[in-house]
Amino acid sequence: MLRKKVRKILKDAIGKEAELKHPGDAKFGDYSTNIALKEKIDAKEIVEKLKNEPMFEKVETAGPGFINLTISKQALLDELSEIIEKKENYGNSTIGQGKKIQVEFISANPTGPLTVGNARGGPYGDVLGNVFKKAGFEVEKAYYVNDAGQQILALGHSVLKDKEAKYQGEYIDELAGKIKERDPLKVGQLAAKRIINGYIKKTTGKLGIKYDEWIFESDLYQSGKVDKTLKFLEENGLIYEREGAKWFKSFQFGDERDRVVVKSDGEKTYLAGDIALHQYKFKDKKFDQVVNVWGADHHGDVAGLLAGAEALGHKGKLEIILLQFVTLLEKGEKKKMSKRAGVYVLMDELVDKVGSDAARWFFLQKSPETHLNFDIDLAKEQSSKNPVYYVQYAHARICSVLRKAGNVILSPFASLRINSAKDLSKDSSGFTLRMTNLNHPAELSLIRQLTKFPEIIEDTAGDYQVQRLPQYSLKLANTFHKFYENCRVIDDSDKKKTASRLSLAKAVQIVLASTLKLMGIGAPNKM
RNA sequence: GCGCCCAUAGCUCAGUGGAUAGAGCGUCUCCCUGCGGAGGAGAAGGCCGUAGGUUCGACUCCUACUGGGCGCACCA
Repeated sequence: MLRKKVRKILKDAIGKEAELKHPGDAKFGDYSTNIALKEKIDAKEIVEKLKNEPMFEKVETAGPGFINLTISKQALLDELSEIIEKKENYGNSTIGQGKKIQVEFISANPTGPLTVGNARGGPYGDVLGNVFKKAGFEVEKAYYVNDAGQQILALGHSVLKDKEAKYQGEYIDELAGKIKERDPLKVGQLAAKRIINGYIKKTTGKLGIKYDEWIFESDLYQSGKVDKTLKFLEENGLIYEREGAKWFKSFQFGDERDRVVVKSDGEKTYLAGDIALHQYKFKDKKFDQVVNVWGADHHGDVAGLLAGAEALGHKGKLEIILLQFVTLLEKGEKKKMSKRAGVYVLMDELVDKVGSDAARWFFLQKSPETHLNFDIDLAKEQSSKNPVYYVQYAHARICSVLRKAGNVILSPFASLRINSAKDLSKDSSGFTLRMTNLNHPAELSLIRQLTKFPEIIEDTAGDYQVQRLPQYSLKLANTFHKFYENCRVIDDSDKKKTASRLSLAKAVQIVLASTLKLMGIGAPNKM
């Protein structure tokens, strides 16, 4: 990883950690640092120290005290070789230090199929998990099923279509036809099971999401975990009674007020189950870190749960990411999504219409805290207009070139005779990459783009801004297309150049495919 | 009323203290006797919601305001 190497050089020279940025304009070099300003050191002194580093082609001061660094061509080519050697392992990081991390996402109530709104966390959480894995964490993905409480009763009534019915929709009719039971609670429990297995799992499966664990709230109750957790809190003096209810002292952990965990009628609240869930996550499953991805409508519950985790001795290990709401746009008009009013679009329908790749892309591209306007008309007509095809096209184009290169002999660089793209991916160690032929600005900027990939992984594993991935893949595809336009890859009269450019194309294929794989989006060989 | 989130090109959104604010779609003009034109080059389009403040430097941080979304249960 280039950035890491540059950081080390700077630290050895100055004795301080330096922040590195990619300047917006290429003329300012590959990295810039404001360390001279921050540490009040004369920038010229630092430049003097760095001048002879082989890593840099150019080191200069600029503006109000920046130091601009340009990576040498040799260092770029070394990095390129590394990509081809490491293949899909390029960009792997160890910052996770093998820590156990769980990402819990979607966790929509089992009272209906997934809508476009509550499925937003699907692609996001799934990809965040993938990034953690590549960054060196041991990752599990989980869905928490709230199959307890009065919503299940309400679901039962809905299926029975009696006066207390709350939910409506096609799925209710389907369930009504299949469930013979008459007791509302039992009907609700059976219906919830069917909704999870028949609807929700089907949709997450279509989206390519694989959960490691489905945790059922009802199991937490049956196994006594909820009672045990409450008892623990009680023994530690964190529970008191008022007006017949039991309250958890969340205020003393920073919540704006205390919260009820056992109602005056003896029923436990959602929070009681959720605190027990986190005792299970941290104590039983031994996660070092847990990230919960929630809808923004639950932000009022964040403080309560954080307090619960802290009370159990897991302070700082739980993070909650709130995804802002999805608003539907149809024919230019905004529609408020409401399950109860029957105004919603099912995720399943969307995936059927635009495909999993486009659906995932669409959700991933937006940052979590942005209110997502989902344009139904645009989604419907998304075909070649969708940016995801632009990226996939770049990949298919590379594959096409590599296929064609099957007739090109790569020697003198290759001891290996490459007959197909398959050979190239199978064994690239057979030829030495001496890419002295890569001089064209389009070639060099493409290599520069490739070297940013490991930074994307580490940065995203640190700040969860998953939209970096689609952004990056777009930029990389674009840089490749420019290279392709300017530099003919296969040239029978110049085998050296051909070998160099094929290697570069191969590296782009590797990184592009890695990025797409992280996003859970296909990397087609042909389109 | 209190709290959280958002406001950037015609539209959908990137950019989370640095140097001339970016992409896709839409509009307009060019580029195929050569590896995939689902591509490339270029143009037009912005007082980054408003007003203050902090800073050598603010789209970015702070305050107030305006407009929109979401919460404020012994529901989940």
